[in-house]
Amino acid sequence: MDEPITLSKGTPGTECAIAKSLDTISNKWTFLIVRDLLLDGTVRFGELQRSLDGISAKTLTLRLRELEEKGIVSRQVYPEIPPRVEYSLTDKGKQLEPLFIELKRFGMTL
Amino acid sequence: MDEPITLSKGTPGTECAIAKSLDTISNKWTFLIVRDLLLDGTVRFGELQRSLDGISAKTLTLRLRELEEKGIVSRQVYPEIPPRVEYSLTDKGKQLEPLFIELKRFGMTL
DNA sequence: CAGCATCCAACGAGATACTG
DNA sequence: CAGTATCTCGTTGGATGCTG
Repeated sequence: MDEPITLSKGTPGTECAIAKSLDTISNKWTFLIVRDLLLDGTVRFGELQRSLDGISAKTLTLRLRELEEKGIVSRQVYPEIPPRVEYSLTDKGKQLEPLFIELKRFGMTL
Repeated sequence: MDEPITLSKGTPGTECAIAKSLDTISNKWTFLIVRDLLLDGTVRFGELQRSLDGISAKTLTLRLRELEEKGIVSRQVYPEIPPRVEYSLTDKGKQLEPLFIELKRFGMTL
């Protein structure tokens, strides 16, 4: 597995790697949620919502649950009044950082 | 511009770089179309459609037109019978390659 | 505060039929 | 061959109101 990573579609097993990435994060809000978590580490629901500017609570909840299921995000509930819930990236989620660097690099060339 | 690229949302002007990338390619088929063009260089409409397996002609046309407008893809029409149209990436489009390498790398960890 | 339930609008995309 | 036109459908997401 030390071979350089190149694009390809022929090799069985690796041919859908890109598709798998896409299934995980190819959603407008999902990208931005992960970016915020990369930048800020641990964030409360409300902070996330304000930071994302425009997202509805429903959508944010849905995307976070999805990311949780996929093991990208972890959810920590504090049984307090008023309730507090904090989100952060799992180790798997943190592996997305290089992808975001590239995403930003390309965006800056536009 | 030699400074290392890091994620950030504070810096005005660069704060939406990721969002701009996403506006450009955050679509299920768009990603896969660009990947095919990266791999195959110059491709005809029909080849692209067969290669993408499942995309309808309508959707393929729409996405290609979109990419053309954004300067990612160039379209070359040969006035022949039967008609031949070839698509390839522009220089700007080719700058997407590192992003796809990362996309694949991450997908392989899943 | 952090949600869930409901309703509704917009968009992406498939199927099908047709054309230069 | 490389589209275009039309219809339909499923999903995404915003708005609003309610709750522990």
